[in-house]
Amino acid sequence: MRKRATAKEVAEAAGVSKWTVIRAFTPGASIADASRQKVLRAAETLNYSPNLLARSLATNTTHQVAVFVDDFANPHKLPVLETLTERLQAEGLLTVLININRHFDHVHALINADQRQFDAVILFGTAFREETLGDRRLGRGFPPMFVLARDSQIPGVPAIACDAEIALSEIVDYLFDKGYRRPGFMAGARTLSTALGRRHHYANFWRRKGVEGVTELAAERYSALAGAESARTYLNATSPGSRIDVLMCENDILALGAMDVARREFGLGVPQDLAVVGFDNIELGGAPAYELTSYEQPTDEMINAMVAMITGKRDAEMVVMRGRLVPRSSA
Amino acid sequence: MRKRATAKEVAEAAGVSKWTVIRAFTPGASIADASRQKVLRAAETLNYSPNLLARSLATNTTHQVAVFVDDFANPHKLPVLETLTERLQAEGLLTVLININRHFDHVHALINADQRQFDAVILFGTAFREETLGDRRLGRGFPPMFVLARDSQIPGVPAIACDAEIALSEIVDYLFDKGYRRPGFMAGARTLSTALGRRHHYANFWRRKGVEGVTELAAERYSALAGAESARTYLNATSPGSRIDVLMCENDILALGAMDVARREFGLGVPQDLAVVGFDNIELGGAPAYELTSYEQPTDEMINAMVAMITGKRDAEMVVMRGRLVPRSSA
DNA sequence: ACCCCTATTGCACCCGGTAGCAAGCTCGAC
DNA sequence: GTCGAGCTTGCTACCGGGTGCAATAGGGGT
Repeated sequence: MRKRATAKEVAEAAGVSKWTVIRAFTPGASIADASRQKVLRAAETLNYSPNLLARSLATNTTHQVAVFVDDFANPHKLPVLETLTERLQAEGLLTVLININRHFDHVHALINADQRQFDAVILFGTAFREETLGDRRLGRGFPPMFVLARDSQIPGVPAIACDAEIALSEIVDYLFDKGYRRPGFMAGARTLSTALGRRHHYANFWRRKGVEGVTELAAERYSALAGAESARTYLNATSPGSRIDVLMCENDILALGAMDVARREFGLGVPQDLAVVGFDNIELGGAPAYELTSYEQPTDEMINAMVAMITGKRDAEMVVMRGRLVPRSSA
Repeated sequence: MRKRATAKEVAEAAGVSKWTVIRAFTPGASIADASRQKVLRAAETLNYSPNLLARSLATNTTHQVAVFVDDFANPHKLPVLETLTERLQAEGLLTVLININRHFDHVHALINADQRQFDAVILFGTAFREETLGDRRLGRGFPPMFVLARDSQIPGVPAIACDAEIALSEIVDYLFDKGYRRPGFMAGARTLSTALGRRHHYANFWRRKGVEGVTELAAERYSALAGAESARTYLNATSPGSRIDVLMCENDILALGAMDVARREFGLGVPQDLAVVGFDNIELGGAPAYELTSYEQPTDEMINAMVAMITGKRDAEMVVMRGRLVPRSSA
């Protein structure tokens, strides 16, 4: 397996210096048309194209952005990743997808991101403890970080998220108008839950409506199975008369799991016996089999804003955007 | 924003040469314990860690692997990406997720992968024309390519896939035993369809059972909506008596869309009036609302095999693995 | 005290580009 | 024919580390 051709080789073939070769590949560089043609012909036959690694080293920009993800169970990630990669690629940036798990935690990944000189690091809805980002090994020269789709108050780490307060206010208004009065809330993994702030606002807005005490269900993880398990536990432990009449789940995946259990295992009608609401508006929730009422984050706008910050077209600062309630028959 | 510390700076701080610093960070290098300690202490205070970009340039390995994906509508991609990133990271390799779309096609992405010196390129179920990979600009020094989860006969580009022939034979056996005799097949995007070979084998095995003529439905893309649309068109165009009794869809997503339409819009019972089979065994298919009969690819084994090839622990060669039928109530 | 062996350290050169300066060349104006 | 402006081109220095060899130092044996 032969190695790639280098600028020097092309230079020899074209009978010019390597700097002239490089100019031929630098848009806007000062080079005579004749020599550019000569170089391009030589490059063509030698099959040359510039080595971006070397360029990155010299220019100190890699045009690569790291995206941390720790929750692959939520199908919502996929369309967002699609938009994100597409928008980044449109700006000439590639996406390095980093799986945060117990073998490869945030600190590990951040140090790696630092060593690889990524142009930016995006924490896409990952559950991290705030101290982590304060690690003293980060700092000077560390790539700018952004938190996408969750809240974060860390100075210097702007969060781009959906306004949870408005969202929950809209949801509670909607549910209250529909006549529900015994609300429940299913939260996922504890660390992230607080960061999302959904539970907090949910309880608050019910209180303002004069409804005290939101019943809390807890799911181990953010997955349909965990949602199902949590709902099963709750329904088994309560008698039909004493149950909540509407269950808001921290995301759609939990909601779908809960809905399946309510309908199939307990024979409950949705929404007559138990209404269900989710969050994220995943494609599946809209399927006729579920018709899940949900709340859609303005992911495209969020991504656009963040990419603009990464490319420097916009000042990096915290942004909260307004989402949209998607009422369907489940509540 | 100060720049990162370099080996030279650490060297000055520790009173040694930069090569000694580098040795302190090179496992197995010949260095006295005393100087290593000195260096590590200096590195600690200066907050130094090696620049992997520079290292990559010098060693000619980036420890980055590109993964091409062009179909973000299929939720099946997500768990596979999870496993893939995790396995690669366990080997010290990061994953560059490249979104192949009409603004950024295979050729574009391949040239980019070449310029960035990735250690390998994985075409994860993407629809490409074989000629593309024969582009003469690729070749010498180009990172090794692998095709994951689809078939490919390109010399030098090993495919790691599920054995479609065995899979379809198992599926047809199962359906035949269940008594179905009027099979239909819904294919997705034309380019990929042929590569998957599912339609071909499906028709073949029915023929061997003495059943000629598989009714073909075509979906525009691989998405639930496209599957729904295709099923709707077919059901509208046929009278109840003349319809197929089992519909095999090229993947689960199409199947779920088709199932929704059959049940909700045409009031058909599944499987009584129309049985449905998918492929991939996505999590949602197992939900009580669908109970979709499907076929599971041995994705973990496929990934393990591929990663072993990438790391050189195993010879790169085409591999087909046997999957597993997952019978549920939809057929 | 001397010699030799080996662990350790320093060095020149290289990876493949980029930046900015200065020399060389071309061409038009006078 | 001469001169200077401006376009071209080459060169030095540098990005931050890696490789292989040569030089040095320390220790053991005698």
